[in-house]
Amino acid sequence: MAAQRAEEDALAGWSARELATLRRRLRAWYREAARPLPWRESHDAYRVWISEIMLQQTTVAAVIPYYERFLTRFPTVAALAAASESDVLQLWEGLGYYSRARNLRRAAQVVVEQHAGEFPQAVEELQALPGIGRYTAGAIVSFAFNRPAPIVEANTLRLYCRLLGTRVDPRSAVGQRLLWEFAGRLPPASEPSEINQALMELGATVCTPREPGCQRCPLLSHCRAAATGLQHEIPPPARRPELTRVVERAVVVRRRGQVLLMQHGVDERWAGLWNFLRFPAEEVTGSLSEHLQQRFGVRATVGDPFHTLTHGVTRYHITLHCHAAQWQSGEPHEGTRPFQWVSLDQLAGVPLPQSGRKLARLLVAEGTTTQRRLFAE
DNA sequence: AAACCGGGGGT
DNA sequence: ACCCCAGGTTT
Repeated sequence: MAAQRAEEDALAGWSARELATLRRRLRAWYREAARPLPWRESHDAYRVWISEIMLQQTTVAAVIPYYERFLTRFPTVAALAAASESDVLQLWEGLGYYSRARNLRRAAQVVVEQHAGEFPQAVEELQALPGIGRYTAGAIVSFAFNRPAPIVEANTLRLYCRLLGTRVDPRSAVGQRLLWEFAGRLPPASEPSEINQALMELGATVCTPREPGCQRCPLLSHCRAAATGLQHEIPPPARRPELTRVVERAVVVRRRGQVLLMQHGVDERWAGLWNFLRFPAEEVTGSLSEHLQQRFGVRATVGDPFHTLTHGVTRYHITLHCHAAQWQSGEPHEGTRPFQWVSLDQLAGVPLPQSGRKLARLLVAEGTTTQRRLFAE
C-alpha cells in the first residue's frame, strides 16, 4: 500500500539522538514562552480532567470562566458525583456539546463508586470512563501524573504532520496510526508533562494553521515540511460539510405569570436542557394554534412573531421565529417529554441552550409594558 | 468512514 | 461568510 509506505518513510530517520535534541530545544523555548493555564496551578487529576473536557473543541478563552465557576461549585469528584444532572448542565450552559457535562457527571460517579474516588493512572482505565477518549486519557496521564503518554489533538496533529513532512491525511486510519506512533516517541521518561504541554503550546502559538511562524520556531531545523517549503500545504484542509438553512418556531406560552418549558430528550439536540416550545416551521401545516393543540394538547392564542433570531448549530443555520401565546386550557404533553411552568424569575435557574437563553433574556428585559402587549391577559 | 454534537472568536 | 477550536460517541 502506498499509504503504508508513506507512513514508514515518515517515521524513518528520527533517531533517538535527534529526538533528544528536539526535546531540549522545545523545553528551552517553552520555559521562555509559557503562558498560564488553569491546570499549571496543580497536578490534580480532577482539575486536569475538568479542564480537558471543557477544552474539547472549545477555545481556552471561552473555557476559563466556566472552569473557575465549575471548580467553585464542584471542588471535588465526590461533589460532582453527588450533583444532579440539571445542576451540572446549568454550569455548562452556553459552552455547547452538552453530552460532555452529562458524561462528566456519570464518570465522576464511576470514579467514586468503582475507584474509591481516586482517578486511575493508566490510559486504558481512564479511556473506559464516559467522555474520555484517547487524547483526554493521555492528557490526564501526562499532565496530572507526569507519566509519559502520547497526545494527539488539533494543535499537535498539525505540528506532527509538519515535522514529519507527510501528506498523509491525518484523519484517515493510516494517518491516525502514524500520528499516535510519532506522539508515543516524544514524551521522555523524565518530566513528560512539560514536553507534552510544550508541544501543544508550540502548535497553538507558532505552528498555526494559516501562517506558521517558522522563523521563530525552535524546531525549524527538525521540520521536514519546512525543509521542503510544504508547511502551508500540510496538513491538507478538511472538507467542510455544507450548511443547511432551516426555519424553526419558538412559542412562549404564558399562564398566570409563568411560561411553559419543555425538556429535550436524550436523542435530541440539547439533550437534558429546557426550552420554550420549539419545532421546525415546516411541521406546522395549519395555524400555529392548531399545531399546539395537536402536538402538545394545549389550547392557546398565538400572536405574530415578535422577534426573530438566527444562530448556527453544528451544520445548520437556523432562523428562529419567536411567538408569544396565551394559554387557555389543557396540560402540555408529548410522549414522555417533561414539561414545566416557571416564572420569569425562575428562568435564570433552568439550563437553556444559548438561543433559548437569548429569548429568555428578551422576555425579562422587555419589561412589564411589552409583556402586557405580548401576553394580553 | 461519516455523521452528529454548540457556540464563540478570529479573519 | 468562512475557518478553526487542548474530541468523543454513535451509526
